[in-house]
Amino acid sequence: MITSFAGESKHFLDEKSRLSIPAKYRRWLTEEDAEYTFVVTKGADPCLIAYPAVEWDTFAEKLRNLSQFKKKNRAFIRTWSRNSIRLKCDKQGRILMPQRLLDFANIKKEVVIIGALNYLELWEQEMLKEHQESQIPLDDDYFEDLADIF
Amino acid sequence: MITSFAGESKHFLDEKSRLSIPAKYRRWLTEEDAEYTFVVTKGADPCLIAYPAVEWDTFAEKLRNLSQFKKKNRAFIRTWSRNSIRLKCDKQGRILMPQRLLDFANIKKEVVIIGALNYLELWEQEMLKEHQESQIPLDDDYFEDLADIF
DNA sequence: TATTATTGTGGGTAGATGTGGGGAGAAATC
DNA sequence: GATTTCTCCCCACATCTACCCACAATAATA
Repeated sequence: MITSFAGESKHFLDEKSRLSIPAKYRRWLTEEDAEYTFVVTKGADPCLIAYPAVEWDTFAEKLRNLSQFKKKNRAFIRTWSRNSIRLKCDKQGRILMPQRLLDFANIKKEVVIIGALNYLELWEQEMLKEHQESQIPLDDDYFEDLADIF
Repeated sequence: MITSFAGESKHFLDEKSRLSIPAKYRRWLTEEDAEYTFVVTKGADPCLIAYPAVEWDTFAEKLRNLSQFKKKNRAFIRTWSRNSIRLKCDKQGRILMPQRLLDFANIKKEVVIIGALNYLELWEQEMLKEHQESQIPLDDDYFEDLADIF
């Protein structure tokens, strides 16, 4: 069983657009992926998602089962793939963030890194705040549904 | 089966924000988790909750199965995990408390540690007192409902 | 009560971690 | 092929973490 990511911390992009991945998350990678590689992609919410490469590969494997004969499937796979990029940490544990992705999440210098189970979310602080505030609170129905699972 | 936590005791944060976990609770950890690791998170009440890491991991493992294509699932996972942090006891049995969490529970120096079944509650003394006083007393209806379970 | 063992608290310090920047080599462009 | 841009190594260093040791406080035992 892989230990789940948890926690939140604030980091800074340096002049070269490098982002330091907290050591605790890097360490959890080593068990399954000695390469310290993440796949960073645009999130469904206005943030970036960094999957450990093995997690992303698992997901990609599932996507293969989508039929190529459906136009929407092709569109989804295309969008998903082109927005994903495989990034390896340098010897100091940093990844070099492409400008295109930074722009998407509106990230300038400050980055809030949230450990969310089997992936990391990268947020610009203000975007996160706005997103959380505009979020419709989870209602009783949601938790009723959850209760069916747990 | 893990022995349940029980009891209450008062401890102090030191200058380095370290909190000594009572030996009796630490001991109960060893059975299942030789790492002496807790996951500390914000409570529903204005206190902090410390789960033995194995307890938290079991729940986290279930959460992983929630589909990320549902916005509410993402929101729930985000809120759940950003407030949680994995903390390992040092060789003297202390954990280093992040300021962010201390602020949430209004903890300065004194901490009341309450052992509650499979988790610990960490309270600032005055907050606990206020909370208990403002608490609506448990009524007969509540116990009637409980009777359905026991 | 006296003695011993365990636990809780304080603080110094080596090593780990995060951040910045120079520069060699690779890759892209002209 | 020459020039520019980019990537990633290296080193530097400030900060943080978690070890170690010391010893006080408490509990357990004779």
